[in-house]
This record gives sequence, C-alpha cells and structure tokens, in this order.
Amino acid sequence: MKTTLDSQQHIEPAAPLRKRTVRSRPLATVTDEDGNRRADLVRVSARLFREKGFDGTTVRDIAHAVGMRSGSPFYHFKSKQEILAAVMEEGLVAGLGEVERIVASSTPPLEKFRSLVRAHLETVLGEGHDFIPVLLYDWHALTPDLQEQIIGLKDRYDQLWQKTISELKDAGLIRSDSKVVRLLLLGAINYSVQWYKPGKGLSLDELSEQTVEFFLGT
Amino acid sequence: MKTTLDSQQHIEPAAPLRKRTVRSRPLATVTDEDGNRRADLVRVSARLFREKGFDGTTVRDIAHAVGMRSGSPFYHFKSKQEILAAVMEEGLVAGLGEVERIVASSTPPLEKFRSLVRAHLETVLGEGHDFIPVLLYDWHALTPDLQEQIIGLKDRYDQLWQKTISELKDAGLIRSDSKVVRLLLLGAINYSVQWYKPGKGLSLDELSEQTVEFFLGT
DNA sequence: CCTACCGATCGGTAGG
DNA sequence: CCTACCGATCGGTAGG
Repeated sequence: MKTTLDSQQHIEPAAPLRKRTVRSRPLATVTDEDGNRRADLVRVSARLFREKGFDGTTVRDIAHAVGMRSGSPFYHFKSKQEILAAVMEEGLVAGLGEVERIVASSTPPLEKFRSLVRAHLETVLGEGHDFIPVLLYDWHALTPDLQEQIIGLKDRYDQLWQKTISELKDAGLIRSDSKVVRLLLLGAINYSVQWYKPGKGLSLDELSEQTVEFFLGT
Repeated sequence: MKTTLDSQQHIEPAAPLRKRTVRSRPLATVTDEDGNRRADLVRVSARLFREKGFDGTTVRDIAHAVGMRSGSPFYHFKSKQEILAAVMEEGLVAGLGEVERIVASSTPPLEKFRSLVRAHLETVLGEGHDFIPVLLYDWHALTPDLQEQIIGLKDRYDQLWQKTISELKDAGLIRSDSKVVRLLLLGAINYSVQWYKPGKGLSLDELSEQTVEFFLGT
C-alpha cells in the first residue's frame, strides 16, 4: 500500500522577501519582458552546468538561480535534458556566426586561421563563455534524439574549420592530412578547458599566438 | 515521526542460479584467491565508469558486475569515490611504469618522443585501457582530498613528458615554449578519446605516425 | 508560474 | 560478504 509520509516531504519554505501578488523580477536582465524567462534559464543553466556538470546540477538549483520554485522550469522545458540541449544550441549558434564571418572574410588563409584560433579560444576559455564548454563536457549526457537535433550545427562548425585548414595546406603551410590536423588541433584547444586558468600564466592573446606558432611550426 | 514504508523498499531478489552455502565465484579471473576481489571491483569499475561515467554508474552496477550484492563493495572501499580513486591510481601506476622505461632508454630524443606518443595513444584509446580515460573524464568527480592523493603520480607523468619535449627543443626539433607544447600536445592526444573509433579510419599505429609528423612539422 | 506532491533511485550502514 | 534497511535527493507532474 502506498502511504504518504509527511516527514519525507520537504515543503519548500515561502520565498523570503517576496510579496504574494506582485512577484519581483529576478535580478539578472534589466529589460526582460516575459519572453526572456526561458533565456534566463538557459543562461543560468550554462553557468551551473559548467561549474558543477550536468549531473551535479539539479533542476532546483537552476530554478532557484532565476528566482523560480523547483517545478517551474518544466513550464518552459519538457525535461532537464532539453535545457541542456538549449544551452548547447545557443553556444553553437553564437560560435557559428563568428566563425562564418571569419571564414567569409577576404583575408589570406593564415590570417583566417589566426582569427579562428583566437575566436575558438575565446569561446572555450573566455569569461562568461559557458555554452561550448558544456557542449564539450556533457555531450554524452544528451539522449540520442537530442544529439541528432544539434549535430548538424556541430558539423557545420567543423566544416568551416576543415575548409580553412585545407586552404592552409594548399598554401603549403602544413603538410599532414588536413582531417587529422583538424581533429588534433581542435582537440588541443578544446582540452585547454582542463588546464587553463584565467589570470594565471598566459593571456588568451598570448596563448593564441603560441598555439598558431606551434602548430604551423614557425 | 519516521515511518517505515514497506512499499518503498526494494527487496533484492535472491540471486538466481546460486546455491546458498557454496557461493560460486564470479566469472572474471581464472585464478583468484580472495585478495583479487578488490582488484576485480577496480577493473570492472574502470570499464563501467568509462562506458557510463562516474555519475551514470551505480554501486549496484559495480557489485552485480562482479557477482556481489549491492552493499558489498563497501566492505572493500569506504565510498564510491574511493573506487574511482583506485581506478585512477591503477591507471597512473601502469602508465608511469611504461613512460619511465621509455624515457630511461638510451635512444635519441626523437625516438623517445615517438614511443611516448604511441604509448600514450594506447593508454588512452587501446582496447581494455579504461583507467586513464576515466581519469581524464571524471577527474572533477573526485573530492579534493582524493585528488591530492593522486596528483603526485599525475605530476610525475607530466614531468617525464616535459623532459622529453625539452630534449626535443634542445635538439632543434621544435621552437615553441616547451611547456605550452606539452599542454597542447597531451591535450590533443587526450581529446582523441572523444572522436577516435577503434576499427574505423586510422589504426593506432597510423594515428601515432601522423601525430608525430604533424607536431614536428615534417 | 506555484503548491504539493509522488515514484524511483541511490549511497551507505548495522548486524550477522 | 549478505540481509535488510534508511535517509536523502531528484526529475517530474496534476491542478490551479
């Protein structure tokens, strides 16, 4: 028989400093007309997922971080996984925009490459850039159907890099197979998430320079 | 008041095909005299952690994989975290042995480097090599005190690489700062865990060759 | 979006 | 090492 245990239930305490009728807006955005609640959730989730991992972050953490109660994020998202997917998608869309701009510019391959490396380092290590690190770190936590929904954007990102690296090869600046180069190169940069500490050692500009120098063997 | 809910309890079913008195040994090891139960747990945990992540693996999964009941791993380890630490430690000790042998050998720097790259690729991508991938992937899941217990081995591993890379620089084979080179290089190889599929594309020997070729710019 | 829950799972333990 | 649990947490939902 099912029984309801009161001691088992954790009644959420009434939110402090908050009127019943006029509910104060969460602090984050300055001009947020209703629609941005979803955006707030995504942005805050990105930060939490990056800091504590997907499994280490609870829906309650996310809710409270934007001033909601524990069940309310499910009004905006069908599941915790869909929040994760939204975080990754936002990161990819932003990243793609920048990479597309760089690749489309009429500069020599070497300059494009420099810009790509610098941009990718910013995307992965820059202050407040939590979206792509979450993608890199918690990709496995997504269900296959949500992975599929995102993988198209990921592929486009990779293809733009591939194109630039091929140009580098045509220009005689690298000799190895350009697909292997892409994988090793992006891997090296992506992995920097594990060791780079902002404010300690190299700046992002310096790291970018050294990275290009090393990979091009100059 | 605390109440005991019977419907809440999941009584584990009696293990099938198993006598009460003479408990059959788990399948894994051929010659396992008691002491190896702990080793069995570590080996099986490495595989499960690699496949499903630390958070995605339950102590019950581990127990059942070696033919124990859910609570029994805690006879061998104080916590799930300590199992994780044991996995990482075993991986590092094995890896260190190999790397130390290579670095101590009397071969030219370039040959040492080739051997290190090949050995590290094996450690990270090789069949049945689950320990170091777990270290790379779930390092953050360790509590700080357990991280401290292991970080010494990790540092020795890095120092041996650093030494070899410095020799490479002295020999004029690379130009960049050797610490940055070490970080980018190991990062590129470590990240291959994310994209390399055994049996598809390059073999480990081929990948090793291409990696050395690319990083040394030949 | 909140209230008030539920069902399930999970790490861990006492006692043998 | 098993039996038999507990305490806590967590994703998610119905109804307003």
